[in-house]
Amino acid sequence: MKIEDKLLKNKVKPTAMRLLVLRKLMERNSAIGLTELENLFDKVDRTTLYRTLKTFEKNKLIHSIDDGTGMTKYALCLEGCECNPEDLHVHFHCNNCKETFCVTDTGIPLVQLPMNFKLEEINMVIKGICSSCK
Amino acid sequence: MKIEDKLLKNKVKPTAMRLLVLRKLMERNSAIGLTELENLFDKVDRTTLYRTLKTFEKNKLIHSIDDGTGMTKYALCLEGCECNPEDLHVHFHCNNCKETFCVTDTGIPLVQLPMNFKLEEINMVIKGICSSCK
DNA sequence: AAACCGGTGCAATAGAGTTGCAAAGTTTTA
DNA sequence: TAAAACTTTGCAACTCTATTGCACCGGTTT
Ligand SMILES: [Mn+2]
Ligand SMILES: [Mn+2]
Ligand SMILES: [Zn+2]
Ligand SMILES: [Zn+2]
Repeated sequence: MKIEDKLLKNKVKPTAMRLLVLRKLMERNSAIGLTELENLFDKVDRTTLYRTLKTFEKNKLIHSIDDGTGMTKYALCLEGCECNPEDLHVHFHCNNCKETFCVTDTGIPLVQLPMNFKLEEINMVIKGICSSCK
Repeated sequence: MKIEDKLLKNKVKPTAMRLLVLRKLMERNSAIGLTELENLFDKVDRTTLYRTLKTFEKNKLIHSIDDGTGMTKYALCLEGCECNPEDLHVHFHCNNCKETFCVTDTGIPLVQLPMNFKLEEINMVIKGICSSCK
């Protein structure tokens, strides 16, 4: 699918900046943080990138990931993702290359909570060594 | 066990400050953040508390928790905890009262990782409504 | 008594995230 | 087509947590 169409499909007006950012995101197979994204460009404004990511997130183009590094990461949503609980998945953070990946092929396992605790969301991050660093 | 003995057992010199802090931690059933801890006292220095917590953590008296709120929380380790992978457990964060709890009665479930990914640690945080807020 | 040392207090800094505001660009309306 | 209205972008300022440097203090060892 063309990049522009992807934006339109999610009701995001395809500005020049947004096309550039979405392209960068699509070129990756790992999640990316704001500062990292900023460094992929020669000269962009951090705030604009920040707001671009927020817009993408609001429109379910990407989801944010808290991998425990202190920097929020973002990764493309899968086709048709609504960011509902059932779309949640595990994330993997490589302690060597520091990349963070979505592990979408298997869901998050259930956990027995204490009596009268009600689950709403889960964040599960596994750290270790990725296949490229093995 | 007396508070002082608990410190000694973990090779932490029992200063006045440390006794105070450990007492506060033991009075709680939920994890606590630095700023929160600071507010439990009339007048203490934040840095001292910070270093006290770091010392406790290094000596396996407490473990730190990244519950995704942006503030590192700390909770007492169970008797004999060595903070090894097998001591890891799920944490629960209540979206209503904002308290974070250790869920120590059940381990973290296993997850099937992609080929050649090696697991080293896991952080699993469940958010929802706790029993007190139900 | 002097040197030593861990612990404490205060000030300063780092780094990520976020907001306010005005300029620039687009779209809608008259 | 020109004005009005709305959206996007750029810059500066600010918040908040974590962290560090350094001097001081009190107890212990030489
Ligand atoms: Mn993901
Ligand atoms: Mn815990
Ligand atoms: Zn790696
Ligand atoms: Zn609660």
